[in-house]
Amino acid sequence: MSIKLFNTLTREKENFKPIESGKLKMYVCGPTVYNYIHIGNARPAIVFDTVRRYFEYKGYEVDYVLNFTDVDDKIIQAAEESGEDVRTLADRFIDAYLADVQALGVKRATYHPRVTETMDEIIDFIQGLVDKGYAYEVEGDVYFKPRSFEGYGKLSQQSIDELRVGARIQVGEKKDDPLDFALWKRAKDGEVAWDSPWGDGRPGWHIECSAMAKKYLGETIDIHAGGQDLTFPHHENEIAQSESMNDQPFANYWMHNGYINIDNEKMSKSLGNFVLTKDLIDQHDPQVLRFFMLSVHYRHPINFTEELLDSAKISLERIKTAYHNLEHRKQTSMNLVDSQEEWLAKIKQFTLDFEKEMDDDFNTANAISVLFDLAKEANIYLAEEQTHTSILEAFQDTIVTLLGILGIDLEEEQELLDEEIEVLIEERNEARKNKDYQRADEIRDLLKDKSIILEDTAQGVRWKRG
RNA sequence: GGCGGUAUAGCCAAGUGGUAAGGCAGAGGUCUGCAAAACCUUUACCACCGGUUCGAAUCCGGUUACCGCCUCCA
Repeated sequence: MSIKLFNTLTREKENFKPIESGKLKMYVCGPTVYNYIHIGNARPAIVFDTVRRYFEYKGYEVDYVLNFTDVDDKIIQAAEESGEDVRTLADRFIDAYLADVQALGVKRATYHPRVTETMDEIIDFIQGLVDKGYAYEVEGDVYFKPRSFEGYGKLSQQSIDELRVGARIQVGEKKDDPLDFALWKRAKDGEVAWDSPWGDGRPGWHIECSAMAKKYLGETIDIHAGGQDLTFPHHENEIAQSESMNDQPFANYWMHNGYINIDNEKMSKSLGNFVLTKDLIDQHDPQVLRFFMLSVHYRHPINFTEELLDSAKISLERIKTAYHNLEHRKQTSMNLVDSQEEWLAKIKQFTLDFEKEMDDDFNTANAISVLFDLAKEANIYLAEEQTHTSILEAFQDTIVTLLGILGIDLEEEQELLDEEIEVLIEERNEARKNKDYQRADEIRDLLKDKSIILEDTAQGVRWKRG
């Protein structure tokens, strides 16, 4: 089965066809590093990491590029306020970004290019556009002329003339046309700057992605992704730049994730409801946050509240519990490898169902529901009088693999109990044998205070951290 | 003004033509010394109006509500 994905460019779900068989070239717009990221930034990181993981699961060799915008107005301003130089500040927030997304189970990109380290390619790119007549220089600034690019507006379905009617676009004194946007900005006095054919300055925002995508992935890439708000003007401008320059399609597929609201309101500084990813990670299990993000289709809006996160925690717990209960049951299962074809076939089917949902435009909400079905089936199997180790392991392997595609690692937590606690559990077993339930409950409560939850089963005592 | 999105049970959320997945919460039951975990049963006039169709949450038209982009905010 091939992967189908919704292409913003055509507004349709399309069968994915790679440029090069078995390979995926993917570019995701990364953060401007002037602050800690909020959960709105965390969504594309998680969503597209999951897309990447799924392609890898399907056997693709993935080149994944996520850039850092490490110089721009906001960074310069932030650096002034904190008294750091631009480089130091950017380094600090790149580290913070990587730490945040790593906690969320996001893999490192194949390449993490930075604007300041791609300057030669950016300048060459701009020069090329000037040479081809798509851009012009005025007093040290360089502007791109969208009107010179025939396909302008094809991604965001904007008509170039309607944009003009928009009336909010001010005519900059230096621009020929209000639609023109900056490729290169002349440096103000004392600002950090790079030497260029047009004098000291720095790149405009959109050009970096065109230059970086070309440098690391080539002139045409498979998937370009980012948040919905980037569709216009950022991605539209990238297309105009790259296709004007390279005379071929920039990206075959465009993916955009939906917004996040906080308590049903847009997250904004004025509302004071900004939620930083790092704060959330401190207060909650990051896996729960990831699971929550994936419980809604990536193109739909998602509403964030503490209550919903709690609910997601309990939901994920259900799957994890099934996994741990399978583990516990291994102690009393049979080690035979005889034919259990029926169960194995059943288990195999869950993987197929999961893939079917992921193939359909990465429907993680449905994929998760397959995991719940799997957990239920495992629980039913656990209730059998006699179990086979091979079946228990098949269940476990499936849970680990499928959750792994979603970026949730189950096997990271293999902890042991303190001896002291084991002694208490043993004492309680004795007490129960002697029907001294008072003492047994005492010990259970005692351990509960230490966050150890005991569960009595037909196969002996089971424990977990609570 | 232009472009686009969303409206499904108490809450969350799938579902793009054949009479509503799943999770959380609730109710009843089974199991258990009690609990926990689990299993079984149970909970929907799919925003509104009209149309197409043998048949629509799903397609078309209209209405309402909320939201986003058009301002270097994912």
